[in-house]
Amino acid sequence: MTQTNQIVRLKNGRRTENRHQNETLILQAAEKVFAEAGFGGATMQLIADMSGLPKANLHYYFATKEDLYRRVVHNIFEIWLHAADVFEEAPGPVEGIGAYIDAKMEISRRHPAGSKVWASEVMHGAPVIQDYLETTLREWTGGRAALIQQWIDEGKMQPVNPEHLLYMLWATTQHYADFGHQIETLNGGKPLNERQWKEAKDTVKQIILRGIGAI
Amino acid sequence: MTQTNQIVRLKNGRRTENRHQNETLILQAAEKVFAEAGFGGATMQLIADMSGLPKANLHYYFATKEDLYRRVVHNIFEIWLHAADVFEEAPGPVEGIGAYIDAKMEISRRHPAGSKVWASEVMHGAPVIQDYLETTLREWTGGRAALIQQWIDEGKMQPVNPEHLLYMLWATTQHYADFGHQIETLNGGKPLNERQWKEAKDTVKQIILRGIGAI
DNA sequence: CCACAACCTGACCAGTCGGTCAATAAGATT
DNA sequence: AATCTTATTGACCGACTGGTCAGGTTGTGG
Repeated sequence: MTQTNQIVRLKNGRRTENRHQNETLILQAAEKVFAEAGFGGATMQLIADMSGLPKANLHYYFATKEDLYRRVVHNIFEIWLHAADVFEEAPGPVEGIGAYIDAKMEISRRHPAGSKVWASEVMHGAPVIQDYLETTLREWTGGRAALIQQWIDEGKMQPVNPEHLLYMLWATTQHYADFGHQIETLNGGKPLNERQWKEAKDTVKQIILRGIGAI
Repeated sequence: MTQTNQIVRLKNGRRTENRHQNETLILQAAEKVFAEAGFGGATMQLIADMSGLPKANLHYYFATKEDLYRRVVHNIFEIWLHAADVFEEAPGPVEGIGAYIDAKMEISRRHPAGSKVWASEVMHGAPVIQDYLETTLREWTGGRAALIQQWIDEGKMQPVNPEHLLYMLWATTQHYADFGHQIETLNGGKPLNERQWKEAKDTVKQIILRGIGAI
């Protein structure tokens, strides 16, 4: 697969490079627009303007608005999944959950638009990613819940419902992306600075890790 | 004011009663549609159909779509504010924060559409409620943060950043409304039952109250 | 250098949107 | 009963939407 791609890229380099570049450009613009306006409020013209390409060109790369949206949501989902690998390797909740909180907070900081698109999609009943929820996410959740239960059984933390703990982790970390505007307003209209982000991370980790009796 | 309203209602009872009834009907339908489709995705026709009134009638009671939306958001905001009165009267964090979590979880359960509309509004940069955020919510947050700081000073809980604690409370409780669909899917496609809601509440309260060293 | 395929885009279209309005009905006031 | 205000609604409109397409451009392989 990688080899095939490389061969193709060698054979007609300009073409594939340009295609990849344009797709990325469109996807980045789309993510922003979908996050700011929602699927219904977003327009192809707006995405076109933001990416600096004519609207018809968007339809050359992505057949429909929904196709484009689907790709945006899919990309986010991938980022989220891989960001949680820290969980498996950890010897216990302090390292595992601690690192997971750090990772998710970092995503909220660096990728707020993606988080908003995901939130919006789920809030509207997950019309295009329902299958992901029922397969990949369900498996992922089950696996992590089992690991948490194992930590409980090993006496590494107090007994708590693993699912609801996971929901707390998602809710708390994603809140800094999804409700970033509200937090910014309450912070005097200014985005959290380096020190405040660290304090946010530390507060969340402290409360949760102490809350589950891991520290 | 109340007297005036009563006099008016006495004078032309049918009129005001019918007006009030229709407005409520429209607002309820609008809340649902805005929650399910977002502001951009919602249509006046959809709201009209759901409320059983012709579209032109909606525009008789609410001049524009934005006016209607503004009223919906405003109503939600009022509910949220009053739901937090328990905070003030409490002698300490266990009662205050515990009751606040209970109240907010109950709102998430009984009023999920409202929570979603609020979330959507904030995620899109709060175009119509920015003034609320800057005035009422900022004051509210400042007051509660001061109260939490007082509890810390009195040794009733461990020192934590009060603002970030409040964000955690909002995030965690509202998650059960805003991401209700995701939770439902992970719960085998079924809404949380009575027992599961109680477990959710208890888990959240336990982790947070132990996390801040109040129990 | 030629032929072919991939790429680009201005102009266009049918459908839908929020909103208007004139005509009519119904309740309140005298 | 007459008059006036408020409420109701089908029909309509300009603006804008997602999407199409013909015709031109550009890169690529032979």
